[in-house]
Amino acid sequence: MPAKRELHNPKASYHHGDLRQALLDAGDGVLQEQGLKGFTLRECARRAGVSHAAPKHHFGDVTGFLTEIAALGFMRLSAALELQIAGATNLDEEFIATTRAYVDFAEAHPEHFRIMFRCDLLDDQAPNIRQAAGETFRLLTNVILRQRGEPSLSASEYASGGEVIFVNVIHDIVIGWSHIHGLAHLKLERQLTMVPEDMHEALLVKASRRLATMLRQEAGNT
Amino acid sequence: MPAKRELHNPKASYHHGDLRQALLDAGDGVLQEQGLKGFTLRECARRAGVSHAAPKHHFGDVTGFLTEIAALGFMRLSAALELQIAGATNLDEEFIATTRAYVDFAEAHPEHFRIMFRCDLLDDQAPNIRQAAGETFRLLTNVILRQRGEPSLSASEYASGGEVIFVNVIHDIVIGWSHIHGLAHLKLERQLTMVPEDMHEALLVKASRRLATMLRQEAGNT
DNA sequence: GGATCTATCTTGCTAATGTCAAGATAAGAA
DNA sequence: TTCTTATCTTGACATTAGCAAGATAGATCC
Repeated sequence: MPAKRELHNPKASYHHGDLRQALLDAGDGVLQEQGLKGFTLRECARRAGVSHAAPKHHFGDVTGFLTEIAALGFMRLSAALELQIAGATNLDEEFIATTRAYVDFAEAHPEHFRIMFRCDLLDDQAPNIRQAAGETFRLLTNVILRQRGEPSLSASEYASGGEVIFVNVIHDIVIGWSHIHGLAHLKLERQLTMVPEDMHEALLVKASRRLATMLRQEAGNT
Repeated sequence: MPAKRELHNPKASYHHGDLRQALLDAGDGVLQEQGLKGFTLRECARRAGVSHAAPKHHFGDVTGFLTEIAALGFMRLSAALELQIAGATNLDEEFIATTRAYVDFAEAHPEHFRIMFRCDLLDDQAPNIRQAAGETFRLLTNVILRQRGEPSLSASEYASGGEVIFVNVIHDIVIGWSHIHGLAHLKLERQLTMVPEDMHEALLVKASRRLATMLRQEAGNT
């Protein structure tokens, strides 16, 4: 809630108080209700009760706005992943729960998910989204590392010198993330319709368990 | 080439001859040069040398146009996959080449690839795109089936009763496609930047070989 | 307290878009 | 030839992003 003003009759107040957050909330609502098609700066401004050019001062242009929305999406995804990871009691369960959390996030926030992975719509070099996406990737990396029996990386370890570990396991990390992300994306974009909807959960479990089993095995030659 | 008219001076001819194809070609060009942002019906009409409302008669609205573009994308992807599959001489090579073809397609035609998997922009129930996407999926399915030593499905077998086979192997099919698609999508959307660009090819080979090895193994319990 | 500064927000404008409706043109059928 | 139909144009409307110039008010300094 804005600390200063809740409503905004045309003459309620010139200065909103927390317009930035109000616009982000409005953007969330528009995305959920109308999707990316209905998502316009002007519509968000209308919902926040301000004039059409007000967002400019806070986000620059639509790219800046979407970048912010996407960064928030990564933070939420990280939170969802952390929750599921923390609740797992064995390696199989952890990998399956991670996959499920990722897939569920895509289903629950389809438009956010799409925006998060549309680098042509974003300024994907902006510090906030790089940081947020990096944290998501760190969580997923740690899931894979644990499958392999290797120590997890703290945020600072990851930020500083994770590459040292990466070179030996990067292919497994990529296998794991590709599996999780590919499944989520294909499901979201309705490419798995040959499988009845009520079998999707079982499919996710079976596929993820099989992959986790593989990740725990040593890679063969080369 | 339009059979009837090549140019379109303002008074060249009222009836274009093959405007539908000319618009699709124009759309291809716009997507390649300016991306989805610059892709507008009016711009495509300009390139084809017709008035701004001409596309309506052929595609209805922008959704219909994009659906057509996406269907063509699936056909091209299928062609690229078939080419690589035909050239492979062993199972490892076939799976790796399939992955590479899919990833290369996404890199070579990023905007087409994005549109193909944006069901919110398309009429994904239209027969032409369903057929085209189905053929791509059939090719990928067969790649997996061969890894498992099972017979491939012809187009007619796939169309009629592929489900009979699916129930036993669907999880491996989904694992395979998720791997290929996830890798392509993450790479396209610049989520693999922690890996130096010149290592991407080696990464693709190593990851795909590892996955193919797994696909050839019998799944364990459950 | 009062003057000034600066961030914030509004108003008004331009160029562009998708879509619609009505009309013009041509190609083929009758 | 005349009628019919598919194809394309013209003109209009509502909407958008982005810019520029101005209005407002909170903060800072004297």
